Amino acid sequence: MCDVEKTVTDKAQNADALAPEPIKKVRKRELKKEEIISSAASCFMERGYHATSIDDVARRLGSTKGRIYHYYASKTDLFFDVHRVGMTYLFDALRPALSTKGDGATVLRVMLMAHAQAMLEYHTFENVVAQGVQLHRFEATTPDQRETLRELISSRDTFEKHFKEAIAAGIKDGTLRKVDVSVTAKVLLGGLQWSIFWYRPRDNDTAATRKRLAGKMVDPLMEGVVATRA
Amino acid sequence: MCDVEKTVTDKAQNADALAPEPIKKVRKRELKKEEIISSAASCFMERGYHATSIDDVARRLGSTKGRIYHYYASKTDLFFDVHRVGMTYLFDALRPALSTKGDGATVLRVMLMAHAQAMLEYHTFENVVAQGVQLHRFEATTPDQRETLRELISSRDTFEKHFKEAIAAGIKDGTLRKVDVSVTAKVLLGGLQWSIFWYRPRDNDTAATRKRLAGKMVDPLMEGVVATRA
DNA sequence: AAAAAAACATACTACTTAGTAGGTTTTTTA
DNA sequence: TAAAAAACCTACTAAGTAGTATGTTTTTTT
Repeated sequence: MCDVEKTVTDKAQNADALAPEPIKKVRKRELKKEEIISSAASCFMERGYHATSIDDVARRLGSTKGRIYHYYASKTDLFFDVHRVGMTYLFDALRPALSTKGDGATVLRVMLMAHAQAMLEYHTFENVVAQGVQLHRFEATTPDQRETLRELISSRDTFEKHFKEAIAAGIKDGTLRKVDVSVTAKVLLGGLQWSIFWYRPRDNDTAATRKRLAGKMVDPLMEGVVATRA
Repeated sequence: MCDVEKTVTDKAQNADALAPEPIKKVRKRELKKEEIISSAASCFMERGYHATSIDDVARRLGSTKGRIYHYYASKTDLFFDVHRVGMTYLFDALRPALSTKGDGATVLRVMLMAHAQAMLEYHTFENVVAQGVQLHRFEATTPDQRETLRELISSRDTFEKHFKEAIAAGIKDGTLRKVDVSVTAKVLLGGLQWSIFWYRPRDNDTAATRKRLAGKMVDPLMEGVVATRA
């Protein structure tokens, strides 16, 4: 990520006539990195970050270590990129939900549904993101890595903040019960995110089946399990 | 665990006059093992199973590897014992709740409260238990280890089953909504168990503070977040 | 008190693995 | 088309780690 952006900046500063060329080049490099990221995500999910060797990732790519170290300086940097992509998926899924029109309860429901579906669809990456939470005390050696780690943590905080705000808004407009905002946000998100432990996609899984499952997950969180005594 | 039980059995077969003696001896050995288990749990929680070396565990004990390998044949066996203790804590906490008198909703609430409090109190061990879920494809080499792994997985399934049954009973007696039993069980438990990622005990934490926090966690799960439109 | 066993510590081995150095092939640029 | 850069591969190093073999001290048994 950092390399890519720097390359773009440098070329932009030169401001040559050839604008599309370097972009195309950068995009090509990005695609190559995405292959590596994808393989790494699968390996990290299956065996865990520490149990996965760079050789494992390379083997899955059908190549050798050399290819990976051509694009990434360290295993840590590769993990960070997997994590970053995972968070990007979550934010991309949440964004439309955030601009939903309606009362607090409606907005929160749409947000939870979007998040649940994203967790299922990108469960490989989100599994790795969860590992990143545990690897809080990461062996981030270089200043660059420490900065990246800070960004990742900040990114997760921002994500959670959206849900806290939605819950607070719902309480304010009276469409949500007066729950503890912070704890409830963690519990709701936890309920959905725990799916990384039990959800494994089936061959016949589609967006529709994931949406149905997401509905079954979100329903008890929104409505509760207690029957309303009318 | 296996060693201990076998020792007991052997002595019992001898059926000597001295019954209390070997029991005392076994208990002493158990206490020593518990020290190791406790250190291992802390290390596994902080850095993760794979990132933790046996030397790390020994260092925390103020000893060397020799001590650990005197009691455990392998790192895997040590992990299994930590996991087993973690599950024991959960079952011990849940047992009284299971025999609660009352309708389905009441029983489920008591169960969730008990589980939430146990998750908070033994969060170190439960963190390791969660790692065990991920390490599903464990490098269980010996037949003995494979058997133990099977038991651990079975143990987790049994635990979840109790909640599924409670939910089903609540639906049957009309005190719970007609939710998807299986998915709801996973979501509710996930909401509580996700606390391993965010809960860290404070110095002034007591059983009372944990109970209050557990209440804030269980409330939105039982009652939902949506305000009832009377 | 002598013998036996338990509870360790020390020092070592065999193996894995992150990262590197340098070479080779392919692609791009000039 | 020649040169330069990008995209790899191969072979290696240094460091860490699970597990073992053996010795030593402490405790328990007889």
